[in-house]
Amino acid sequence: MLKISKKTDYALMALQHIASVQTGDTTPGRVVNTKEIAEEYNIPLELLAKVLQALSKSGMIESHNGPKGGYLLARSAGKITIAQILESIEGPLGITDCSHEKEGEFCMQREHCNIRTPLLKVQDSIYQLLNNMTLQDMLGGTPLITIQSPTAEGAER
Amino acid sequence: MLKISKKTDYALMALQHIASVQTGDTTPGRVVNTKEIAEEYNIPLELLAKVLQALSKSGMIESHNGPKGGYLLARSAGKITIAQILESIEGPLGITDCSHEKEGEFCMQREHCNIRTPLLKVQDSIYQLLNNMTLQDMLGGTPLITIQSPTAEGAER
DNA sequence: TTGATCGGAGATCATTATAGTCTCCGATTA
DNA sequence: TAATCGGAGACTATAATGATCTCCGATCAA
Repeated sequence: MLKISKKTDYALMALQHIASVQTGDTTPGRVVNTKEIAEEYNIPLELLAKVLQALSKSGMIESHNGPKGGYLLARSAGKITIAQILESIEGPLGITDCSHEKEGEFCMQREHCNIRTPLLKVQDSIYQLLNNMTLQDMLGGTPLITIQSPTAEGAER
Repeated sequence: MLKISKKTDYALMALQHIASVQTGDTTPGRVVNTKEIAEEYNIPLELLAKVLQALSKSGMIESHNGPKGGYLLARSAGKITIAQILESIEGPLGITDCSHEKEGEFCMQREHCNIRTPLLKVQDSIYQLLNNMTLQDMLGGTPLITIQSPTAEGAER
């Protein structure tokens, strides 16, 4: 069903929260710790910790140890795309198994596979979609999801 | 990773095959049986059988029993969308758990959830994408994936 | 009219992915 | 120097997926 995982959900919520704290009027620039987010959104603390660690590893947020420690966005919300968040948690996006097939790896169907090429195009389109929407777009009630001329793009390839 | 299941892969391959047989020069209108497809694409026979049964149930193909039996497209390839195929096999498309939440069902995060609305919009866009591409588009090497003005659509809602 | 060939349907099992938990470590700072 | 934070690994439970097996009813041709 093309579902994204709970961990990704949690990542999106957490980033959204961090971003809104950081850009908010009340306490701009404040670091946010795992516990705060976990309690606010009813997320299992230790699972959320894993998620935030992954986001930190991929350079999306920066961590600060010790008391009064926590996380900050590593760059502005407008420069963090949904695709990047997704890939940080779930690995490279691929709608089919052979999306990231390495040399020498072939699925049993490969020889007569008649759907690989079209599926990869679908995948590209989805990727474009997710890569053109940023964390910034998710803040507030702003209208979002603008795709860079996907019709033209899709047709010419 | 937004991956589609193997069963869906099989469904796409099978439909592609049936469609190409039916519209092909050699034996147009010929029924295609499960075994033929399974052997051609190295798909486990009985699993493919399940898949084809599901497609038949959802009215995408029609079945013919008995010797010389098999399947035929129930309507033209241009009227079968990728979204329809996907939903026949995997159920309604939903990128997040709360996509199809019934009245009274709420996820633990719902109360303060800050990502539901934007995610539903992403989902809509993906759905549009899949619903504007047909089995016909997957045949031959035709360029494909044209989305109906998603930019305008996304902005106005 | 009967038997081989089809699809239809249910139960079952193995494997994998996901979700969640537990424990210990090192860094930081009041 | 002790409490508070993140970092990291192992671990368990549950659900989804992929695949297999068995039996049934419909059909058609010999």
